[in-house]
Amino acid sequence: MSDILLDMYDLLLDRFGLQYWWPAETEFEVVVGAILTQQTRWENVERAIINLKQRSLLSPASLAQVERGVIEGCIRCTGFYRQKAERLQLLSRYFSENGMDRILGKPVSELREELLSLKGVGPETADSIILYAAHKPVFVIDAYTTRICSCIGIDGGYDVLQRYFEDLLPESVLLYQEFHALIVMYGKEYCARKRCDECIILTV
DNA sequence: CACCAGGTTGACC
DNA sequence: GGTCAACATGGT
Repeated sequence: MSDILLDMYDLLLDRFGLQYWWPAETEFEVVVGAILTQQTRWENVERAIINLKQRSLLSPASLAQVERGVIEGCIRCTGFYRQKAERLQLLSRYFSENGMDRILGKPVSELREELLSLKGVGPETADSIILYAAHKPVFVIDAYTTRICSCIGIDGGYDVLQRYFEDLLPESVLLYQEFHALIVMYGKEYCARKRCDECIILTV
């Protein structure tokens, strides 16, 4: 019973295989993607990333100084493009002024607090950056995780669910990365548009 | 045409 | 403390 999470992980891994998230060439690209993917399909994020790359804007320094409207044009396809452009730029200035490597190298608790103080960076975005850009072990909770947990009788807010996963799982960056990715893969296929009747998690 | 997407914020009880 | 509209484009 206490192995419910590992059983779930094995099931998902068997069904979807290793995901090797986060797809990105640089750590800053992970950070940008983390903002852009908020409430947005990843395919649209990829298009925006390509747009930014083509204009050589995928670095803290360049994003920090470019005209806001240029960013908006590149990321329009991700929705919420005006506030995302502003938040990307504020974040870029912060990274550019303080040094991205130095920031990402800080201890988890300190890093998380700093990220959360940035406009547009909430718990999931902060933890995604910590897990996939800083490569430190924090479990990312997203809407699918909350839904799936609720389905199997585990209710709680972000912090409660995060503690639940981190307490029951061995502390491993790779495990946390793959598990979160698998949950999203599963959620996209089975949780969206009331397909709960086909749930394979409940058979665990 | 309605509903959803790898959330976060600020306003208002 | 918790709840909720607003943010906006693109896919199904």
